[in-house]
Amino acid sequence: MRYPEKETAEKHARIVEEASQLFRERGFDDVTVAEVMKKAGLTHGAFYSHFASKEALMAAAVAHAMKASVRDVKKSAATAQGRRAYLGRYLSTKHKDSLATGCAMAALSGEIRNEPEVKSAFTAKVKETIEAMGGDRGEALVALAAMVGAISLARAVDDEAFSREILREVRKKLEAEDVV
Amino acid sequence: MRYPEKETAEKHARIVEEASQLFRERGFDDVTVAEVMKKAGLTHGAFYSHFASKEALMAAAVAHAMKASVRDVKKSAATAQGRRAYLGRYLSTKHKDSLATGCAMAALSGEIRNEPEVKSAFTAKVKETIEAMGGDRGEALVALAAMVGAISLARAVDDEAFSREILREVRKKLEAEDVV
DNA sequence: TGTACATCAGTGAACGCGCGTTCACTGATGTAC
DNA sequence: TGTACATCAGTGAACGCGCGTTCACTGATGTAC
Repeated sequence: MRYPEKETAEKHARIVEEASQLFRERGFDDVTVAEVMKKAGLTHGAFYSHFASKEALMAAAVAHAMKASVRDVKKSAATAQGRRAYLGRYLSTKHKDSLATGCAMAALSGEIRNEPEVKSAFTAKVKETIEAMGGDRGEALVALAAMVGAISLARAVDDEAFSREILREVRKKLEAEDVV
Repeated sequence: MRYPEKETAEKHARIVEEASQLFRERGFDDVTVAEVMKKAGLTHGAFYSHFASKEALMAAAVAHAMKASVRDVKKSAATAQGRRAYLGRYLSTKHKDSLATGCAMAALSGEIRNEPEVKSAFTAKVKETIEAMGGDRGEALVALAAMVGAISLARAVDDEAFSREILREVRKKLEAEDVV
């Protein structure tokens, strides 16, 4: 049956949101279209009324996940205080343990291989993030690389103390550099 | 038929080597057992005479790939000259474009999720790398995070100039810090 | 040293399963008159 | 405003395919005597 336009748009948004969480949590390959649709409260057959393919969903999910992140960076980057707080949040054990809702760059950079749509969505958002960070562009790039690397390693490691050590050392270093 | 012990050991090593390259290049999920065996010059049925499961191969491949890397770090870390050269090699476009033979931490950190064997092999090798880097432990952790993050981002991005910019800035920064 | 036989890496067909995707069908919505 | 009908998101069964894994079988090797 036909559904009200508003409901359809809401369902579409729900699919993207659930997908962005599942993909960040378990990677593109381990998450099935059926699972995303179930979480969004629909059956898998309806998927192709919303997206042309799984790859299209991947691109939309990446863009969606990173949109929120860019917004957050932009809001925090204005003051030294804000930057310090953002750093603390990013390099926290809480963030490390929140894959589904955490930084998409850290969760998905290794998953992006030969899907042009996904890669291009990812690239655009990394650039937006760097610009949102403001300040010296070189310093921003270095900080971002260190942050993404730290969270990636901290997550891949099965020793909690070591994991915390990685986060702590990178946080200490980046805090020391944002001197006023 | 039965085969000479020496040949069997060589085949085993070949399987691990091919797997370590394929996994780094395309991730665990996209590479099939049959493909690895074919590259090693065997049929897929023989796989289970060498490994209990694909997961066991993943763990062996991670350990193998990182063994060479740890050796390289250890050799380079002794002198300021060696460290500088290593940095240049690691943060090069050549390394960025050599997924199959490049750093396993950068290629696979995002792929490691809930396989205990794999995670534990990975963790052991990250620790060995940090120790092989020598010098101040905190500085080593920060440098490793920045290097892994830089290569990961540089690879995920579809803009070559931007990609090179990331590598260049991180190299510049880390070189400036290893002052004598 | 020779002989008989158990071992076991390797082959290739087959199994079972889950995936992305397709399809015939449904029926309330939104539009044309 | 009321009526007739085309639209299209959603359902759930089905399709085709490729995967990890199993299995009966092979036959040179290595061992026991």
